Amino acid sequence: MDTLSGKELLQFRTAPQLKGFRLTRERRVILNVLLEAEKPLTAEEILERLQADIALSTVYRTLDKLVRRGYVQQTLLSTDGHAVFELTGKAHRHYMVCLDCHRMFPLASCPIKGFHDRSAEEVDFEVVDHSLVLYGYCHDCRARRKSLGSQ
Amino acid sequence: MDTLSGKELLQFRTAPQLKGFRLTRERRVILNVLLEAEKPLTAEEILERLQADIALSTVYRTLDKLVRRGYVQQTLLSTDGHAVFELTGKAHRHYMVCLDCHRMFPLASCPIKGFHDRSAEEVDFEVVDHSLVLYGYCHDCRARRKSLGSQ
DNA sequence: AACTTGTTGCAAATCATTTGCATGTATGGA
DNA sequence: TCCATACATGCAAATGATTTGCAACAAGTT
Repeated sequence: MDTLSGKELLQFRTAPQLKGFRLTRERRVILNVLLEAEKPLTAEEILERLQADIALSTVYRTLDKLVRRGYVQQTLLSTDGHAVFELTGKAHRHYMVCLDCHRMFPLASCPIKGFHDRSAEEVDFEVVDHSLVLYGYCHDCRARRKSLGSQ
Repeated sequence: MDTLSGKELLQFRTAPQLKGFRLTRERRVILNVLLEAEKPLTAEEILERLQADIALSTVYRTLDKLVRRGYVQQTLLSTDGHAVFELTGKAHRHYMVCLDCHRMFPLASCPIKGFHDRSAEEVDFEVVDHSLVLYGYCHDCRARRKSLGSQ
């Protein structure tokens, strides 16, 4: 169940963003899944990967807290309305999502990195995270559309 | 009800993205609301602004078609899970959303403008739109947090 | 004017996410 | 180490935006 190494546990305990965040068994397992994830996961997918018997509502509540603290990044996909989650700390990625087949293709780099907006300073807004999705058509679907015409 | 000028109607009829898109009375009214909108709207807000009696499901179905054609841009807000829509053609804006109070602050510019990613070329993905939201904490909420501590 | 095919309205269904409440437990202090 | 208490969990029910089935309609075509 709880496969966290001492080092990882320590990381959670000492992360400034997690101050006052109770490290329950459930939360450790969830954090572990996020640590090992190779891509952003939906709450449901996280639940499937847990080897423990945890309520889905607990997964949602935990993710909510982590997102509020900026420890986890949440991305909503307009193609299916699901939210996906990944650790903010991980090298984060953005995706191109095909409007037809809904497949996701990772971007090579983050266009937001190092970006500073005039307005942010003006209104004194502290950005802790961002969500970016590019929408369009993948190679395969464009080929298919070309031969069918659009409906 | 139908306040489209001949010019605007012509625009819809001739837009390449709308080829094969039947211009019904309902769709003209919906497009008109989008044209006149000063900010991204939810489906519900669009319905309220319609002076015609149109089913909410029709609004959704129309928006869906327009999004698929890249004529309308859809943004999902992770703070409340609602989708907002605006014409892709309009000068589009992105927002900073406060994780505490959920207020939206527009960005002065679009960080994606002119951005080209290596991967897009590699996988031959045609980007037609994008969705970007910056999350963080606004001035007011930061001040409030400082005095209360986080829970 | 008739046809064909996509569109609408309505109401019911979906389905991810949220919430109330009674029970359980992590964490700090004695 | 043990307690108290505030915060977490599980369960099941509620929510609420979005989707869908289906029969009646209508846009664009021939």
